[in-house]
Amino acid sequence: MGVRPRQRDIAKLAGVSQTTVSLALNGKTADYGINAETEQKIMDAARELGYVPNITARALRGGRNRLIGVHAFEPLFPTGRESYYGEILVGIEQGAIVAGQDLVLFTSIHQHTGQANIFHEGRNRLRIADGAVILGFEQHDDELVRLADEGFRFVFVGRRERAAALGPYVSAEYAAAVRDITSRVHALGHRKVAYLGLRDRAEPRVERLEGFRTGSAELGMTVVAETWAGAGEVGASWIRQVMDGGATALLVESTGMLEEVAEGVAELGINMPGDLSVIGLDSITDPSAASHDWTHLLVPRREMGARAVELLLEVLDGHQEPTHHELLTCTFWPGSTLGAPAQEV
Amino acid sequence: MGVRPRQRDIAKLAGVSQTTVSLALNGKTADYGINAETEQKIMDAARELGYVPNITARALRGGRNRLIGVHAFEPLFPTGRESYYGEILVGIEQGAIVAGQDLVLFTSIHQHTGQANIFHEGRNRLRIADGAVILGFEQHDDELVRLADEGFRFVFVGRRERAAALGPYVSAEYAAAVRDITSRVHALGHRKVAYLGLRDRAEPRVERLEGFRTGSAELGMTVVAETWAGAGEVGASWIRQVMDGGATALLVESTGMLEEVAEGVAELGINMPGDLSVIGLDSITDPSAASHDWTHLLVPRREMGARAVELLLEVLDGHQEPTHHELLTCTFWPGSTLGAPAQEV
DNA sequence: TCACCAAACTAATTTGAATTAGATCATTGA
DNA sequence: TCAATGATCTAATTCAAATTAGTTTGGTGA
Repeated sequence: MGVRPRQRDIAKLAGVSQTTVSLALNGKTADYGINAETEQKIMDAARELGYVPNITARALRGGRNRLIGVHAFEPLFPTGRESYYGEILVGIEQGAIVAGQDLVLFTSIHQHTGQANIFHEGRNRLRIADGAVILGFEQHDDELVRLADEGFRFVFVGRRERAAALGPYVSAEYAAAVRDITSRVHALGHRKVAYLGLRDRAEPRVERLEGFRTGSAELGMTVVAETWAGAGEVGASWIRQVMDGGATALLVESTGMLEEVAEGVAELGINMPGDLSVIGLDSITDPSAASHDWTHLLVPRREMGARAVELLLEVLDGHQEPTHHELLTCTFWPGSTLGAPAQEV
Repeated sequence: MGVRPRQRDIAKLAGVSQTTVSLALNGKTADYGINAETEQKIMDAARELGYVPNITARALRGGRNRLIGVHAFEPLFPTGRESYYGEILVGIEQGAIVAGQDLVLFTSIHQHTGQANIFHEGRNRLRIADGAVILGFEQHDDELVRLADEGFRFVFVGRRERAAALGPYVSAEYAAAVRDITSRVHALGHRKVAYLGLRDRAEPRVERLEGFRTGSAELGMTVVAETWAGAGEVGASWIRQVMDGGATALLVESTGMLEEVAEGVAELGINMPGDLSVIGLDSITDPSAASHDWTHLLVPRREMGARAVELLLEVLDGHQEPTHHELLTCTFWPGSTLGAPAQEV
């Protein structure tokens, strides 16, 4: 009592060798012609002793740890109100659960810079995992190149241009989705639109803008304004301005900004969507906290995380090219802030 | 290139034995009289090859990996709106960063039951980590006993009664904090109070209730109602009822319920805190999303997580008794929903 | 009666790092 | 001059399981 039983303990109890125990426990009796009676003795002994394989020994022999690294070059759980990675992490966890893998969160933060370097103090911390899912916008291409050179496999969540050759990535069809939205807006009769983006231009935002520009150009819609703002910078006056410019629809990149727009709209006494249609271009994490049933895009972050885990395992098993990448489809949420413009312009 | 270097590769490059490499890498050169020059050669070779220890081999041998396990017997990132573990995980991550440890999130879920068993399919996956922080309310005492028997160390976040002998726990002083609140309520002149709890009675809730009962009994306050409800079950009629019963103050266990109360209060046109004081007994994760500046308790979840990591390391170093436990103090947030009752009863 | 074959098993090795028990060599004291 | 000592390093073993390369035994065919 107190000491875990080993295969050798089972072997002793069943009167066979450790080899036979291993074969029986792994269902290879047929391949090696182990007697059914012997097998039964072994199984009984294993049950009696409460045998549990030592995953560590198994992993040592097999070369895999069943550990998937998750790295973001920054803290995964920010101290701020909402975690950017939240939904993606949920997906990664679900993917790991399904695949029977555990997750390693690398916390090794460079105290001075506040950034996490993979190669810290000459050591590659990530290598304790079989492979890794890399999140975030930070590029650190040099480190990733070095990792890939060493034979370490990883996949990205989010589009990668420069690092695309190093490993697969999973992203979302932002451009196509935003283009689809512009055509919906056009179909309802809107001809003049405005676009409100975040000044901080990370990858997915560039793609959204591309979709917007392509769509509005193709459909011959007038772009009244393309504004880049930070939090708290957009108010009633800006809305007044774009509406004076004739805009009847407004595309808003971030969910936080949607609520700022809502305040401005309320202040101006504007009817939504009668006077102005407003469409969000990102997911709304907590719809119950939203002021409106916004018409918006649903970015499949959870699916992206789960798919990234699957992809990583495929790469590790040699079933997938490291240059492969996938774009998941965004869903359109009709909501109630998009409608036909009050009067045709 | 492409293959992960082993100690033996370093040994070959430096012209020494694998033993010497192991000694040098583990800083035991002084104990075994390894030449400083030889040590330097080994360190250089290790850096050149990009050596990273194989944690599996190390774990098999019984060494430490600077890995802390996190396990909850259920998904850590729930699919629901708010993560119960969120703040605790933030604390654990911070604690790990400070201590230079990485985290392994053990995801092992039993597909059929939806619950995580440590000994799922015979694998004790936790063993890759040096020890673990166990979260959640699920008890699974049998598995924990078995783990402890095997010499695996862990600490709990949240009070444990039955499993208290297995490892230390970190919890919060819920009872004392709620008792303190009842005395504040009493001091303001309230004599009749009501308590609104979640029907789902997990550990911390029991303690809150205990604090409430002790406090109100000592102070001679009348308990108008002690109601256990689920989400969406409390409305204006219930509030009307307790106020008709003379209650001038209402203690509410969960933050979600606070907002339900807010709606009922608005519906009835009740003045808060003039007609009714309302006090929350849990943290409010996102104050900007709250309808009021609620008077409430701040549960130090982040500190609990960080302290749990510290405690685990102390236990692993043999500097702490496995039977030790700690209760962290909750903070009182004055807010603006607690005041003197309108008229003395 | 003996070579041959399959059935039923086992000894030995492997995995990577840590540790125990030596080994080698030069130097020192008597 | 020879044992004793210390400095430096290594061979061998250990951890638990999986796998490779056999070994033993009994039976069959010629």
